[in-house]
Amino acid sequence: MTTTDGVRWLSSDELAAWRSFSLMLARLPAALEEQLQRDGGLNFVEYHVLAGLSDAPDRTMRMSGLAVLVNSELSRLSHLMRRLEKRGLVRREPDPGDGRFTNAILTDEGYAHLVKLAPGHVATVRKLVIDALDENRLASLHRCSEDILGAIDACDAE
Amino acid sequence: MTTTDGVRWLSSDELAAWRSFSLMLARLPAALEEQLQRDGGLNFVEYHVLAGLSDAPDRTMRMSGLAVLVNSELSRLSHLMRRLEKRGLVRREPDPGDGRFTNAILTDEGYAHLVKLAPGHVATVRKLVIDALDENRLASLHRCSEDILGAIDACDAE
DNA sequence: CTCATCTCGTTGAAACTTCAACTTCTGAGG
DNA sequence: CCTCAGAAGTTGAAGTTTCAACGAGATGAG
Repeated sequence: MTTTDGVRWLSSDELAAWRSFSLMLARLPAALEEQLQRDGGLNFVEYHVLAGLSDAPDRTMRMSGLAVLVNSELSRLSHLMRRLEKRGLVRREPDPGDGRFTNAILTDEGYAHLVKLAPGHVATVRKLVIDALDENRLASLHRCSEDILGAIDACDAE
Repeated sequence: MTTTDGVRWLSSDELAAWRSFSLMLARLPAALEEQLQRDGGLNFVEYHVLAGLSDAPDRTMRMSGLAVLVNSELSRLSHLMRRLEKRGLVRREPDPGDGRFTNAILTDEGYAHLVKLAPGHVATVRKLVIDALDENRLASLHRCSEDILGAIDACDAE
């Protein structure tokens, strides 16, 4: 299916699917952030930092582990944690056992903030995604996501 | 399916689907931008500005129309266009017929840049999305995207 | 005509992210 | 020991986006 210029351009079905998907890719994160920002003054990454810490033992994680969890670079996380720390939602201290590491810790205040925010966030995720699809399509979306993630990993591995 | 606290939390299937989808939502745009940035020094929005202009009559669109097309605010677009203008890829001039409007115009240089970049971008979209899914799943992804976009619109309309 | 108003677009400041140094700490090899 | 390589984090500067205020052109009512 190579065209004269050697490039496999998209068929009209493929193009329509890509357009729709790509618009959704831009709008859904914006819609989710809008709710988090409005109700809790947090963006998506900040919310997941708090959520990740709340699930961790002692509500504590290393910065580097947290960075992987929220899919973000260490530098960005460091700046972001400084802001959350200034708001009293988290706290940082060097790992007593190994001074190279920094432990990020969710404060009681941060936990309380998360607890206040979580129901609204889940409700938004339901409204915009989970309940917008029937069971089969959600399962299909799940597989699509896995396949795309697989393709990205394969691509990263060259 | 309301739990004791009145919140409909996610089932384990739903949670797994959401986790996977939400990771993809973060990684795919980063992967696409990585290619565009590397090969053409453009981010996703900038690429679509050039692509949108190249499809428009006279390679010209109003700023406000372009903003809707690339799903971005006018202010952001204005800053972005200033940078693209400085690189000679686009040009702006007030609409001769109605001075309230500004026309954004793709220069020959901008068009050439786009032509150079498009094949690689399409190849990446194919590799990461289109060809990573079979025909049925791509169709299903298309419908999922439409449904989610519909839910967002419904939500915006309160 | 002119005033009020509306939309379009720009601007500068603040907020956030990215990038490239740089510091600190540890563990390995001499 | 000593030092050297390497990973973890931080920092400041540069780049980008967001936010709120503003300016300029068109339109319609009086």
